[in-house]
Parts: sequence; C-alpha cells; structure tokens
Amino acid sequence: MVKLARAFYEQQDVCKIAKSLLGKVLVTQFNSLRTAGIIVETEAYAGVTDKASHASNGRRTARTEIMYADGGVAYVYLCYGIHHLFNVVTNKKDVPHAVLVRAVEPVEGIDVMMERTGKIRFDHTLTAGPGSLTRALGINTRHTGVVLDGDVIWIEDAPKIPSAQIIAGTRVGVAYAKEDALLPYRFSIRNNPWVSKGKGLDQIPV
DNA sequence: CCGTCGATCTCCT
DNA sequence: GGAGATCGACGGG
Repeated sequence: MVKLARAFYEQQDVCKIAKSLLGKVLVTQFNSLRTAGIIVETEAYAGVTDKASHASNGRRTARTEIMYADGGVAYVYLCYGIHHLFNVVTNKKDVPHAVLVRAVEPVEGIDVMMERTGKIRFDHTLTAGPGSLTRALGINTRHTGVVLDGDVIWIEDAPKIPSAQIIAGTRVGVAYAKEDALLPYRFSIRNNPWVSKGKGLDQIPV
C-alpha cells in the first residue's frame, strides 16, 4: 500500500480532495497497535470565504493555527467539549482549507476499536460520525499537527471511487453559516452502510 | 421510532 | 453567557 504524499494534500480544489479521499484508507499506528478504516464520508471546508469554516474570514486562533500550515498535516479539534474531530489540512501554506473525515468502514484492528469504544455490537455506530471514528482509531487533539506522510497517522491510496458512486449533500450542523450551509460540500459513497446518519445529506449525484 | 438533554472545551459577544 | 463541523442515554409513543 502506498501512502498519499504531500503533493496530494497540497492540491487547491478542496472539494476534489474530499471526493478523492473516499475509498482511501485512514490508518493509525500507536505503539504497534494498528487500526484502519476505508473513508466513506467527508466534508470540505473552503477556508476564508467559507462561513462554515473555522478559518472563515481569515480567523486565526491558537486552535486553528494549524489550518494555515502547508497541506498534509492533521487538524484535530474538540467539539462540544467532548468529541475529537479529525481533519486533513489541504492546499498551500496560508490557505486554510481542510477536509473533515465523517465516517470510515473498519478494515483492520476491529478488536482494538471495540475495546477503545466499549462497543459490544459490531455495527456502523463503531465508526459512523466524526466523533465516533476518532474514538475508534485513537485519534485526539494531541494529534493536531501530525504529518500525514509519517508513521503515526496516514492515508493509503486506493482506486478512485467512480463519480457515479458518489453522492453530495449539505454539511451537517452548519446552519449558522447561512447561505454557505447550502453548499453541496458533503460527500459519501452511495449506499455504503458505514456512512453516518447525520441530517443534511441530499441524494444529489456528483 | 422519536425528541430531549447532558457532557463541559474553545471562541465570540 | 451562549453556541458549536456531536453522541449516547433515556423516556414516551
């Protein structure tokens, strides 16, 4: 398996990257404990011009500073004080684009994921939803800034998912972003059972 | 099946 | 002080 290289994340079209990431494999390895899942749902956040982005209007805080780094590092932030949400920073330095990974299909280390989450049943709730997949994969805010071409968190290449198998919709939980809440920046693999049930996903062909 | 609510960090008003 | 790129427990229908 080939790790996605820096150049992949430095691409300028964040929606194209969000779609390209579908089908690829997100891997974490901590102290030889390896867990991995196929990315089945993503959302694009288009930087300073996107009212739903943490970097909207050029906003810069200690938390969001990493979004301004060159593409290919992790941005993990705490949501609602509890959930750790994993994003990949994209585009060039000072262009704060990012892709939120919203759901994965478990493929490796499932026993470890069950232990980390305390789940009894093996079903989609293990890794469907941005806060759930980080718990299963062991990702937390300490991983902000981790390089994605390293050996702790990375994404392995896989054949491109055909456009006909991708659906787009509006992003979840961004009503406050007004007109930008209507942008079709959420992408998922059609009919994949591991996609989250979050509201907002219209069945729009890409 | 569905609505409500608590958890409790970061940032803005 | 309040809301948020959320989730799961709980109670009612």
